[in-house]
Amino acid sequence: MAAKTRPKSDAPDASDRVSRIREGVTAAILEHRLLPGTKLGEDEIGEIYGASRTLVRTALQQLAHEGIVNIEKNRGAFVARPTPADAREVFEARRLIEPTIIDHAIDAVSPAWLGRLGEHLAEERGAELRGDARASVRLSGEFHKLVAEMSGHSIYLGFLKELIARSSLIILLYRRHGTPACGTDHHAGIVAAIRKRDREAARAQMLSHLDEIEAELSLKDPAADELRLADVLGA
Amino acid sequence: MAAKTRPKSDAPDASDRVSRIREGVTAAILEHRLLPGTKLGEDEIGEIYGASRTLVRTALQQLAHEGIVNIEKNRGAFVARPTPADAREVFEARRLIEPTIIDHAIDAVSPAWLGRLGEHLAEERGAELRGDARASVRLSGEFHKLVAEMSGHSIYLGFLKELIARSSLIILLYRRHGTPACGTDHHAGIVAAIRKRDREAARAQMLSHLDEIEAELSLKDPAADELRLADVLGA
DNA sequence: ACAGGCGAAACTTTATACAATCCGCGCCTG
DNA sequence: CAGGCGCGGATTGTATAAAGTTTCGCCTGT
Repeated sequence: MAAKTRPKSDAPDASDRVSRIREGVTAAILEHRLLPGTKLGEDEIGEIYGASRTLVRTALQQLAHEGIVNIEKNRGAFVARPTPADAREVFEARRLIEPTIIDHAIDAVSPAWLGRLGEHLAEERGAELRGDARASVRLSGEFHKLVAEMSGHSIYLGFLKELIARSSLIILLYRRHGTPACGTDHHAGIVAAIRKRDREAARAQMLSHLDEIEAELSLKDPAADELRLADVLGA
Repeated sequence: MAAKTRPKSDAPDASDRVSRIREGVTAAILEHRLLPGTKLGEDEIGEIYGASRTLVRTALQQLAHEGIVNIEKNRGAFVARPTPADAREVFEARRLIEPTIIDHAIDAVSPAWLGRLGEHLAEERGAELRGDARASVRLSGEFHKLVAEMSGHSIYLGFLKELIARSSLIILLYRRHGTPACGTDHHAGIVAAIRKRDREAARAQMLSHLDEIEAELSLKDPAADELRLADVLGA
């Protein structure tokens, strides 16, 4: 009777109110509707979702563990504000993990998966065409998660979810120019390589995709609006 | 016992009681005092640590997020029971991440770090010599965490903590023969390579170390015994 | 006028009480 | 005698209330 716990603990449990709160806030962050540093008051969120603070609190704790929310003792929860050092770490980790994920995904390639990938690309293009920046940002991240799901490697998937969420905050904070469509074309190229089962091409394209995203960031100084004294003073 | 311990005059780590519970349970799992499948009742743990269910619950939720505890709705929390598939995923992830961590650790090599590594090796040897299997298991995992701390890469450190904790459960469940001291000699070899700043040797030794650990596993179902919490957590 | 301190309000944190759910056991029934 | 039904105990999920901490405004003293 080794654990058959997989089907329950995963996403589809939408009846769970904690999950609904968590996913709602996560979506807001991933779509750049919630900016880094925003205070997430328990009463406030509870009011929105019609839940008591107890549930809101557990949701916020989960988000804190995922690294997209900071909980400061006796002060409350805030949308995380990754530092440039964090950003470099996140992208380094992605460059390490995602090529491996691609490799596993190619092992699992099937008409059904290719169909889902194609659908997703279409959604991305649609959002881009109608200029829906929020949907574009969200779908761009979901593409990477979709490939991770395809790989069937649940640990990599968990890690990547965390990295994607943080990447979204990082891009919001440090992107140089306006949104140059975080690479729908790149995604299409990656899918093409997956379809051809060309591992080397897929891995190379994923790497250059990540490099390009990171290259669009200016990781010199934290957000221009406010410098943290603690960083400057080395405390 | 809920002694009225004053928060102020107590030890510094007593300020966060949730952490104390989490670390206590984690240590018990890492030292193989808590077996997979063991039920972790909220009242039971709360009694042991003198905390109310609220705090116990948040600690258990954090542990669930780390993958070493399963929470089943309306049923309670149990020590996780990784499947053979989980085991393969964990070790694959470790083989991917740990060589990279070693690389970063070599960048950060310094007398202070070498001192800590040497100290740790001495502790491991001491535990092994006096036949303290529990301490050996714990220290063996902490060695890998120490290298990750040394790398200064906080994301890798977080990932690795999770992988180490799960590895401990996996080794307990699937190890073939008695404890062959999970490689204190290997650790010494890795430290030597780090000291010489020999990246290739360090990475190779880390890889073969992980391979050897995994080779000692037989990935079939274990026999689950049940254990009394109070005996094992004697706080 | 300004620095410093007192005090109230708002918030988080913790504890406790209540409701919902599940499991086990005994009884009834076919 | 076997199998299903229902009740009781126990445990978890949720909400609410009490306690502690921080923050901000106001007031006073220099």
